[in-house]
Amino acid sequence: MARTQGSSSDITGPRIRRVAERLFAQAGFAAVSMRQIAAEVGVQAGALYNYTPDKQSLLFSLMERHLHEVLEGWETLKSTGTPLEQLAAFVRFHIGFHLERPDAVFIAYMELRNLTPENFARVEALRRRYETIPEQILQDGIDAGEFAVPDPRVATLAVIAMLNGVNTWYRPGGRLTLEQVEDLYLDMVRKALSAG
Amino acid sequence: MARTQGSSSDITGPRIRRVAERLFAQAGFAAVSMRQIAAEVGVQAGALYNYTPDKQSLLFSLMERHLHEVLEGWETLKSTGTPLEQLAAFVRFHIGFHLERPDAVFIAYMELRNLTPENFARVEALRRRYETIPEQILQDGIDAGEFAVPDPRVATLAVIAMLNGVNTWYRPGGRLTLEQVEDLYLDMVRKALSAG
DNA sequence: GTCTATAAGGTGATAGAC
DNA sequence: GTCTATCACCTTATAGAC
Repeated sequence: MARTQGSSSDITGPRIRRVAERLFAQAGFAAVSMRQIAAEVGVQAGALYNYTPDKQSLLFSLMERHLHEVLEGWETLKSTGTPLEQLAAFVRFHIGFHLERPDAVFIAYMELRNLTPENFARVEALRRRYETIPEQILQDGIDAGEFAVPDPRVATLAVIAMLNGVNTWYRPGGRLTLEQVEDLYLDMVRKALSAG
Repeated sequence: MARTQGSSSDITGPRIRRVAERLFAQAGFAAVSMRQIAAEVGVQAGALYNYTPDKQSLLFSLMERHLHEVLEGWETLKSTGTPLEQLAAFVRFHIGFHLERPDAVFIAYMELRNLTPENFARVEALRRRYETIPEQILQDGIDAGEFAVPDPRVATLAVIAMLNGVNTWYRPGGRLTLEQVEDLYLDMVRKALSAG
């Protein structure tokens, strides 16, 4: 019963976020003006400030939401099998989830330096929380004798870096299907972590 | 006999490049003004245009030089042993060279979108030339039966992405020496490419 | 080769009408 | 919630003196 007149805030807010995400990813946070965002949304620049206190907060909220979504995505999907099965689930989840959100992923990596120190710290905390997922799987696998790496922390970072690389080259409709890409990377990750 | 009076162009040019490289890496190309660069170099903004026709050319020349240096660096160092030995040499070269030039590496990755299409194509051509180095080593290793990967191109990209990741976390004086890091990554790369 | 001055235009953010 | 108008300032690049 609340709204008697169709408020466009339901639509303008999300539209601003989508447009900003696309433009920030394409040209970079610093290179995109509030006027540009407003123009693509279809409002005047001043109207944006009904939805964000400033440009910096808009960037931060895009990153924060993305990282929360990644964390929640894994929570709802994570398996409970052996370390090797969990590793497989994680590799497939990470590749698939990140390929579905190339702009958000790009921003979360490239625009860290445009965050205030405060916001940077909060984003980094979320990222580290995500990194503990594969790190724990690795550790469990080592404890179970399924994996053998001399430095689990470095191995975790190496695996994540490798998986993130998919976003730089994969395009749907190309030579490989998503499942084939997942298989290829899972194969390399499994071998890299194996006793060899 | 040419210069009778100490020209400062010998010093201002390189200084501009060094300052621009550092500032572009720290804040991003779009966020750094010519005035900022000039101020840190110790000249007025107008003087920069004696050394670069415009800001875009400055960015491009930084990237181009970096990529040429990487290619030349490998040329002078590459070994002629077995594929496994060549892989080891490449992994150590790549990690060491990139850790010595974090700003240039960062820019070469992050500022591609700020290049004109023409300049982008030239940078991409150089990058692809570099990628053929590990790709050829991989292919030789497969032919020799030392490596086994279903997709050499994807494996090459995966290896490069993994190695590039070092730059995001390694800091000299930390827990691990450069050689230890090289050993850790070489170990994972070798296993990832092995017959498993 | 460097300076000062300037052209021409874009920037984030705000005030107040509607 | 969106608009118009505006503030105070910054931007790249150039012209011409020295």
